[in-house]
Amino acid sequence: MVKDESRAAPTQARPAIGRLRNLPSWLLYQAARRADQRVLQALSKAGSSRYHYSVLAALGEFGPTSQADLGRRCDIDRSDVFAVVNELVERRWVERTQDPVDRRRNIVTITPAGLRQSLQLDRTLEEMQDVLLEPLAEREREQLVQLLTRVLDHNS
Amino acid sequence: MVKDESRAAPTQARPAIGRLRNLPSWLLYQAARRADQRVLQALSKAGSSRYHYSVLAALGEFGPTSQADLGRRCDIDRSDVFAVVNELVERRWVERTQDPVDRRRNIVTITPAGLRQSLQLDRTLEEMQDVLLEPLAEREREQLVQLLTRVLDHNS
DNA sequence: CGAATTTCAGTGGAACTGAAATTT
DNA sequence: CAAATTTCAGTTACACTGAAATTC
Repeated sequence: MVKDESRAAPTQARPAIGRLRNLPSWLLYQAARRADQRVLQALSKAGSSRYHYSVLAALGEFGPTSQADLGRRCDIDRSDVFAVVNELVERRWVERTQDPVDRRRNIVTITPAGLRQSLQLDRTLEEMQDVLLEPLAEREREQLVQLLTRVLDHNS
Repeated sequence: MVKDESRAAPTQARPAIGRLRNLPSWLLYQAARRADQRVLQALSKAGSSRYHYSVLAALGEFGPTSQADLGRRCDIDRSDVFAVVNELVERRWVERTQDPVDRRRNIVTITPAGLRQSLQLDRTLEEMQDVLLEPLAEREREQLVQLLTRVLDHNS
């Protein structure tokens, strides 16, 4: 034998399983896992979660709206929207008021402090993208965004 | 007012929050989420989990090895490897024996039935990639794999 | 009536943590 | 002694489910 590979393969720092590393779904899964670690760390330093970020971003972009609508826009489950709005209210980043014309609904409105937080999270995440995508040239980052967008749209 | 946007923005089928849809980390997260739904559904139809798939693939590629080594190769936590090997033993897809030369270790060996299962999962996932990546041309799929690989390697 | 919305309690799987026991 | 390995009992964030109460 060239090398004793009959038992107990040697330990390796980076796993490199051929079949997996050629599988797009596996690469997506692993890349997203690493990205998530960075995202969640960055957001938690700013005292927020991923849900916080997307709900605040939606409110900033579309203005006051109901919880159900926030759920659809952010693709967050209704009951998670409820919980997240509770947290945002506690932090004074949004206000929740009953809709006078449709009393089933809560209208969620972003506060000035919430807007500041939202912009802060934007900056934090923007910096993070650079770390995440460091090995890619600008042109390649655009390609990646374009490819992911098409995959996402096709599977939504 | 041109349109009444002062309250309760209209419901939309597909969320389209500008800032999020231009954020690579968000696109990764969402694309991976959709891919995961397909992957997990495909695997569960074959009675397996994602962990099953990667552990069996590692054993098929590298031969019998310890649980700790499987964890490193597949990037799975040691305690999850333990649980997954239990499940694979139950299904008779692997065997667990004590290493005679290092009695701390278990040597995990894939069985013929495990090998068959592994190949079956390969085929199932291979078909799934086509559904997942349907809108992309062959050339673009290669680009995506290449870009994701570089991002993954840089963040590992 | 049916449909939409909010609220609440709870489930399930994935990833991880801390620590004990054993062996090298 | 320090380090590696296995085992076990938890925790946490996330996504989701089912159902009640209210209102349209």
